[in-house]
Amino acid sequence: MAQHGPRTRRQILRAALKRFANGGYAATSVQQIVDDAKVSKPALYYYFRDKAGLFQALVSEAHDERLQVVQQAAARGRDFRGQLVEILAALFDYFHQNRELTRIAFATAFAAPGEVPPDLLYLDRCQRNLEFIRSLIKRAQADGELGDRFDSRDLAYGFYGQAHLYIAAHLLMPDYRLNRRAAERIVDLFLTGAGAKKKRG
Amino acid sequence: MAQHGPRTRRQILRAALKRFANGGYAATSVQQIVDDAKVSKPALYYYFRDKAGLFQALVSEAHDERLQVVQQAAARGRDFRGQLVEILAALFDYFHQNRELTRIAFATAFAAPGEVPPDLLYLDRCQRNLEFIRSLIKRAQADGELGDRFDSRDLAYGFYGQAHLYIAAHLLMPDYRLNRRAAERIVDLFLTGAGAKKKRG
DNA sequence: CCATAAACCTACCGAACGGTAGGTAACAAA
DNA sequence: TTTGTTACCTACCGTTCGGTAGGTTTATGG
Repeated sequence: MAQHGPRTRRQILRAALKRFANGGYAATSVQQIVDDAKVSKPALYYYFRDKAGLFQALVSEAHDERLQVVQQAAARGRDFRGQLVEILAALFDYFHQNRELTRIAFATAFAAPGEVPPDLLYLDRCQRNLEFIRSLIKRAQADGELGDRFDSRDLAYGFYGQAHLYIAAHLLMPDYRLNRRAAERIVDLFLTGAGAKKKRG
Repeated sequence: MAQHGPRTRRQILRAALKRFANGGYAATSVQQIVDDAKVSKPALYYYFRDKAGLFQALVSEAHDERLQVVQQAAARGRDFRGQLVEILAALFDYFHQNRELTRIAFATAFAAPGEVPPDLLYLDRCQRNLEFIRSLIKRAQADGELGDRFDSRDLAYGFYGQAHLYIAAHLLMPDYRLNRRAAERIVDLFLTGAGAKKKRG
């Protein structure tokens, strides 16, 4: 039995993904994971240092993958609006195909500090994503594609916030479709505003 | 010792608030809470049916309070923009003064289903808040204060999404100030858009 | 054919968990 | 003075937790 090592590891990761996504970190026991993966507990501890190590392996992978998805999507966009649409559509598609990983990413981002194994990388990686968006915005402002009425930080927050509330809503209400048309609507709302008829001042 | 009942109950709730906010539900033990509150474990089980009951009492209270804050703020606004600014400023102020409750509210909203005691009221109450915002938007559209280029649902999501990302950011980075000026900036960004100079089509 | 290492296994550990049995002190009503 | 109720207490229950000690099987290199 010394040949199917990586397969066992993948089975453990897959079972852990399902359990952590549906039960959270603290409420999921190692026993449940190894039962699902049909391996023994020492098999898990052979591949991962401890429960926290298993979890971190899972989350790190998810964050890196997400950043890659965003960057590749941005590269596909011709102009600024196109970039935003591509990013949003890619994120929607990614999250649609990786619901459980998404669930974990959100849960850890908003979880209480002590709930999840302490790892400063989470915040770093979230901020790196935001900074990437912001850099796109700065460039668009420099190129004149985007006005400079608003600070690039506010704009990045605004866009990213809208995007993630939609994704969160998709988590809570799976029937709400997040496709390319939705992405275009959201980008336009962000770029041109809700459409207020001025009435004050 | 048959007179200071309510005080004990409050002490338990206060200790539970701190613990649940910093450690999450599953990772917080009943023992920690009663130690902090300087009461015995049966005292806790005298006032609350079980651990889940204690948690639900805490969260229900938080959600109701938040809805009240939003509704009162909306009543203060003269026009639509004023309503949005009041709502946002009130939310920022509330969250600033109730960081721990906020932390719990976010964590439960985004938590895995099995992490937190099952209670369908969470989703209901979140949606009720969103529906209230949407009703304001619908009215503004009917009154002509707001264009009808976008669906009221999209607008409600957009506005609420921006608001909550700021609040989430405030949780993660406490030094980022959320005051009335920030509220006005965010509302204007929502209403008039990022300011795209059209370049395509 | 044997030694070594990888890849696990069964069986179990001490600690911590949520929750409770059973008793008690303090006041209220009778 | 008794009785009942409220508001707890100490001590402990059975279960489950994360983690490990120590043995076993399988492939491989010499």
